[in-house]
Amino acid sequence: MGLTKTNLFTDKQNEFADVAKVLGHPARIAILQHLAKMNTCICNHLVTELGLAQPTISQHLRELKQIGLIKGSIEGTSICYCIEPIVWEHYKKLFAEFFETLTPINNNNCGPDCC
Amino acid sequence: MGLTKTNLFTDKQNEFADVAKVLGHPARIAILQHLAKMNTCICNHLVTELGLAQPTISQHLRELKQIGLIKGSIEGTSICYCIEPIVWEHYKKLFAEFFETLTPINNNNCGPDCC
DNA sequence: ATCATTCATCGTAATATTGCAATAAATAGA
DNA sequence: TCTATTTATTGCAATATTACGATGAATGAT
Repeated sequence: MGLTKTNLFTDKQNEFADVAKVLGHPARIAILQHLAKMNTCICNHLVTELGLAQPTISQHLRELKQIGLIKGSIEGTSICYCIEPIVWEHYKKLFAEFFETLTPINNNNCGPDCC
Repeated sequence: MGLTKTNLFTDKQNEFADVAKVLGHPARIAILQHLAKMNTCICNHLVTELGLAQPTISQHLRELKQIGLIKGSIEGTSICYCIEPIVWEHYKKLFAEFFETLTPINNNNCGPDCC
């Protein structure tokens, strides 16, 4: 059906999955890395840098904006995109917690050849 | 086109995105949480627990297996799925590094109303 | 051997994602 | 005003994802 049944899951699970999904494309990772490196950035730079068409980059930027990870402010004819530090920290913690709290105990209580 | 242009990006960017993509579905997050909590788990438990059909769960489990995050061993008629601790640690570091190295400096060098 | 249980796979429908050409909107400069 | 530049939006084609019913494979029990 192509439609995720979000109602079956908790808000936290859905939020985490939404963020992970946005991070689940190499172009968006490359955009974030470029933004962090430059600390000043406009969309057109990304087009020449990444090799994707301008509408495609714009679309990826919109998805990063939707989860609040980046912010754009108008600078003349171009737009300055930056990482939003507070949201960045929030997601950083979210992922750290996720990996921390789920760390497997691995006490091998399920069978001789298991785990 | 629906086809990611992976050739434009580095192996690291693609690997990170692949893992994030697998984590980008609430059902798979719920599965991982359940696996961690139980430390012993079979697929059928997940079906009743999550409310998705058995083939759907099986499909999600396969995706988690594909990135090495979980492992299944046969236990009679059922299968014992567990988190793979080494891979788990690897991805934990991967995400920690990602959020660490990209932490924004935010020196506001792009304009008065920017960032 | 037969049957029940458990999980995987196949096939399929509905929806989402990716990417781009064409176009629109907005601003700066001549 | 007209033009060039930059980014957003629209529309579309190709592919991917999500979900499930039907079926298959494997094991344990009767």
